[in-house]
Amino acid sequence: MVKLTDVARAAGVGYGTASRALSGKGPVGGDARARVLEAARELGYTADATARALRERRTRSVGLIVPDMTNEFYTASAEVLQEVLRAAGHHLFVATTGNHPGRDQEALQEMAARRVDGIVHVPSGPSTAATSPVPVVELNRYSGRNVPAVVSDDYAGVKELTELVIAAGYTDIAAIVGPDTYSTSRDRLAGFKAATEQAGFSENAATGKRLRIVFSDFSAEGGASAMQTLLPDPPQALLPLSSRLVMGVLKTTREAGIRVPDDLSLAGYGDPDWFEIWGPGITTFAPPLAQMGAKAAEILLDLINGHEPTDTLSRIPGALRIRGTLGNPGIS
Amino acid sequence: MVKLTDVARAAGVGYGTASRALSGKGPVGGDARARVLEAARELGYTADATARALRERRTRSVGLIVPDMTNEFYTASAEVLQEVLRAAGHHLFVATTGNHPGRDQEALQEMAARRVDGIVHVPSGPSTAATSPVPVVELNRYSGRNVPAVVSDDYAGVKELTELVIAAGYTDIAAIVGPDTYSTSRDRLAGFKAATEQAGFSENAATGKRLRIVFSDFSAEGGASAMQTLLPDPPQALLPLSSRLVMGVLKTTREAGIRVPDDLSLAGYGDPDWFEIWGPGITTFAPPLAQMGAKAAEILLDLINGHEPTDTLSRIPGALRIRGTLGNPGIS
DNA sequence: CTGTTAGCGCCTTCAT
DNA sequence: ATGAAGGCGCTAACAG
Repeated sequence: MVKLTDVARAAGVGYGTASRALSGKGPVGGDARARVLEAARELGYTADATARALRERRTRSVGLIVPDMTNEFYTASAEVLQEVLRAAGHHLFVATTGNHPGRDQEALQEMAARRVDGIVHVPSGPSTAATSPVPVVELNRYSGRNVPAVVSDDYAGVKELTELVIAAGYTDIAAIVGPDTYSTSRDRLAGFKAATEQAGFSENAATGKRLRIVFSDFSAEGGASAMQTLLPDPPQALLPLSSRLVMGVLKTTREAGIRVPDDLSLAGYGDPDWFEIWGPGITTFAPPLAQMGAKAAEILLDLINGHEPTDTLSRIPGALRIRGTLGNPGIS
Repeated sequence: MVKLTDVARAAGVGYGTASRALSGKGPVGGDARARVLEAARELGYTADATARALRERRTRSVGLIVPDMTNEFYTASAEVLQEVLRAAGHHLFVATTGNHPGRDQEALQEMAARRVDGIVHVPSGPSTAATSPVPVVELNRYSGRNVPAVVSDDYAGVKELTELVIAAGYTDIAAIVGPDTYSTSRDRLAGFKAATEQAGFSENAATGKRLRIVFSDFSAEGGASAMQTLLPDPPQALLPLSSRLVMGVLKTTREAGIRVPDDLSLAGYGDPDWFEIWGPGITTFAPPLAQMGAKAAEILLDLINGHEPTDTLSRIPGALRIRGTLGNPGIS
């Protein structure tokens, strides 16, 4: 591997001069500069980032910790996060936790050991209390630690989505939500409850407006079995509040021969691309994943540059996508 | 940041002793070892990976270069790749190229500058000629460089898939394939051609067995407009040879009111989870993405450990998933 | 403007 | 078994 001294020697200049010429910082004679650049190009020199990191005490890299690289819910944010960071000269270290909370801590430490300049963290669970020596911003979920977080405004979004369902005239509505150890589950559930209760729905059907809530884990399997439990007495309209839950529900309705929306109305959460082409199109609340990624990157860059965090929780509004699965209550 | 000298001082031992105690390499008194470990724990010491990398001339990190983090086709491999690598003590540096070939080179250099121990590369295009100073294995696509590559056996898979379509009795078949700058496009197309030609299909319908091929870029938009061009004279059966192309085709059929499989039979490529629940289920060839990721990781680890590459191109067989979109030619 | 030099934190011989 | 010291490649501060 060719190093700085090689370049300096080839250019016939001193060590430091070569360094200054390459970095552009510090004075250097136009003549010497040219010779150094030439020599560097000739020899195919690229500065050793590990040495530079040691010396400069920064790596120009940031850590990204996500539960799972295959979930569009995370990668859609990660993609633009990566773009913004790259534009600022930072590169990405990625670790996945498989939603196994113990591995959050592990990943955090690993990143710290590698001296990343900052970390974007999608927490796997509730507060993994440890404080990090490098700036952290949480994405998608907030753990309760006192760090900036960027999330979708799920409360507002799901509330609005639920209001849409209610406005369509359904009087027997159920939601499937993830474990309440996740902030996302709690926010979405709160939005659902706010809308239904405000419209006079309650868990005991006394008012004639029935509302049900089924808890499940955040997987397709979870959604499928949650739907199973509803099979004996299905609601008119169902809100599986994550795209994986939607997937699971559709597996079950499919097997059970339940037609959506003819037999069961559906409103979902998230907006993976297939929502648009499934059946009549899935009506859903789409969180602003790209914006969230960009915002998280910007906040982290600020933190890295020494700015103090201004607001610790950014809720970014998403958008309703009204398609066909809500159907028309008419006959029912 | 607490460093080794701090630990040594706190433990009342010398610098080197502390290092040996922590690393477990080299002799150290049981007594001293205990004190060092204790002190390290107490102070929350973690070795500086940048310093260690400089000294040891390896980073225990590997680079992953992919076109796009949001495409299941890459992330499904990446996920298990990451697991295998992690188990071997390596962590992942990720760069995306957006399928923009210039950025492959950029990413390769960046990774080399960071002194990763190895690189897994999903090439954006044809041979980006440069030779890398670190071991590289290509994944999903092969660029033509003389480096080991791990790919799905698309030729065999698509051939088999096409034979299935032919066996169903269709006599007017079309395929939509990506740009032939990609090895994947070429392999899939070759499989399609092999099966059709062997069965007596040709591009001029003289034999009564008609075959058509439409080129497109690898996006949903590409698939949609390719389908548009077929609209005036649709085939009986269509094979969009990538999952994004399938997505695009379905957008167009949906808008045009074409029913699948009643009006048009379909056999796809890839197996994102929604293929199973779309309509009657999408019949498809599923490449072994997880195995490919694992295999790539294993080959890279071998390379890193100094083994010479044994075979330079591993084609791993995938599996047919027979579902409902192929329909029944009967009436047509 | 340029060459020389002192570390960044760690691992690893080399004496002791 | 332990302490001391050199050096990985680089940047920045200093002297010329």
